[in-house]
Amino acid sequence: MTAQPAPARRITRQREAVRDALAASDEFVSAQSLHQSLRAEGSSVGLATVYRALAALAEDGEADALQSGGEVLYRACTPSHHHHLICRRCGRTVELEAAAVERWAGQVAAEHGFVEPEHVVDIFGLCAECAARR
Amino acid sequence: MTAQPAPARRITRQREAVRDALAASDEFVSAQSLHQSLRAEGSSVGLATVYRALAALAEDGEADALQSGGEVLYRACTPSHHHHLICRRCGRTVELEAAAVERWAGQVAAEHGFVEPEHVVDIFGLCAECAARR
DNA sequence: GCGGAAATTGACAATCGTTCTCATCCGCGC
DNA sequence: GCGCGGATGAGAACGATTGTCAATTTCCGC
Repeated sequence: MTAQPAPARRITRQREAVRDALAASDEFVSAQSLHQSLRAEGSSVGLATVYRALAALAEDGEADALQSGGEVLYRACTPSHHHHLICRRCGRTVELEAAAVERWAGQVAAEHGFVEPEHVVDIFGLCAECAARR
Repeated sequence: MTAQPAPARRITRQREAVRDALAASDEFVSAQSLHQSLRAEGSSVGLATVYRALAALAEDGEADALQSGGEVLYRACTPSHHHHLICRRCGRTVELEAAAVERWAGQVAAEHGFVEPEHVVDIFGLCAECAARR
């Protein structure tokens, strides 16, 4: 296998705190702001640790990550593959299933001789509320 | 209108150099590497200027930008809306048309009450050559 | 062809998100 | 309870990008 030596992940107070904080928000948040939230509610967690915990969650498929405005945002997510519809104003996010898109991506990749296709599919827009508030 | 005072874009040796250098490459490149290429071939262009030129090109729709590995990559592109199929190994890129995906994105956004939808759709994989070279 | 207002440039400092270092701490299997 | 190796945290280090500002260059009308 190409599997790494399996880092053997441990359960610590800090990691649980990060996981909980992430689960408590239903929108994408940055490592920085998550760190501040934790600090604000008394949890003493180092910034570096928040980064490491988020990276670990993303790697384990427990969180989605996306780059926006020069920083990486995270959000707790369902384990199955999916995409997002995100309000670019308030950050509200809807998870999307899109079998048709999956199929299309795989097919297009194959047509051009590409293998091991992965894809990034996200839709940004203004949610109804934010649009009304104009 | 909410239109800005229109900065009135000018044609300069540096901007042309950046545009040419970008057009000379058929894969995504970073501002940093583009700057080095220009320097290597004798063009004296400041790094900040390369950043500004690339940002201007992207804004004018003459270049596509995508974030990868903490940096922003640029590539000259056709003026019409399109997506990409990118080799994650060598960077070779294929531009894709995908009317069906456009329609899907607009429809899904509408279903959830979102307006002004924009979407990011890119496929990463290993091109035939890179896959064979294993 | 000239003059001048305004955009542009470039060298460098400043930001800012993220990663690294390393000594200390602690989860977990025995 | 003991000990190994992963985890933590404070701060330094890093690297991409942006801001600053005086000097330069473009382009407009005349």
